[in-house]
Amino acid sequence: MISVPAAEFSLRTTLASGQSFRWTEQHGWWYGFIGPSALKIRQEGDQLLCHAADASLDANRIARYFALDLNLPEIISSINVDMQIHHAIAQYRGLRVLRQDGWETLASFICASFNNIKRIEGMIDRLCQAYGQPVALTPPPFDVADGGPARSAAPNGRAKGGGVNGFRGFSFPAPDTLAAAPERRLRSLGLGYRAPYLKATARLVADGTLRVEHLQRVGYDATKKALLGCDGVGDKVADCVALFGFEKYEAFPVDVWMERAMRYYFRHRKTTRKLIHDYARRHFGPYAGYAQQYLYHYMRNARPRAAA
DNA sequence: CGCCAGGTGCTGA
DNA sequence: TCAGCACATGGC
Repeated sequence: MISVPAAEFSLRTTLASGQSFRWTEQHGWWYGFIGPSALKIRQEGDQLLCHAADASLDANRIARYFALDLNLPEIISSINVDMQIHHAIAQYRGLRVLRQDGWETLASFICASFNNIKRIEGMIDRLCQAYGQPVALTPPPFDVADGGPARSAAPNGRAKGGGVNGFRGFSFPAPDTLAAAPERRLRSLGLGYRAPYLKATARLVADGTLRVEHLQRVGYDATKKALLGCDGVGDKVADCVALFGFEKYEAFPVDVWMERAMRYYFRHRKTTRKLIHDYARRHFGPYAGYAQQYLYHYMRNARPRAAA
């Protein structure tokens, strides 16, 4: 069991805020992956308690994934510049922007376009089952110990859909695997017209045309430009990938929820997504991406009916 | 059933 | 550069 200090942090809010698609909550534990490593984790006060199925997952990597090294109060005070964002922050304090795997984020948000979160999660789950690698979940503490309710053993070995408490341990598919997948098969997993986009982008990554590691080390403009060269990646998806996968905190993805949130600033002026994007980056500054994530979660949850 | 979803690519002005 | 349109699919 690994214990990680986590002040100014809400695990539940962070994992339920729509920036990641592979975490599931069962009986008080969150099951998911950090990079290639499966784990279950829960929060008690200012501590994260974690069981890893993989010895390479240590406290440092966990803290890094959840961005616990960043000074959240400082970030928040920098974006807390108007009443709407103020309400969002007040309600969801502790929300942090994850540092997810770049390739997984890119592939996931190609699937996310013009789609809803429930279906995105299903699509990615099926993608992992079909093309990922099974990950052992059986090191002692993972599925049994303290407080984790051990589920009755699967009836006959690897029952379909088996796993721990409904969590299926399959790694995210590698770029070359998806590049080699038949488009028909990807469509049969429910990807729809995104299937050829995903395949083409996987090819770019697999053959080295898009060097994902490199994007970690260059700035926002260069990252976004490179991402826009991928099939199925436009302004919004590129901003999501830059923000969630490559630590570009000035990125400000604009989707339908952000259009709704930004009516607050534009009143009845006519706007476009590009106008909203440029305005928001100036308005919120270098951590505009954090503001976006607070507003996104706020609009989707705190207001059953946003005024038109 | 009809509307909506973390939009993108293509086309024609 | 920008508006208008097709695109797959399932949740609600």
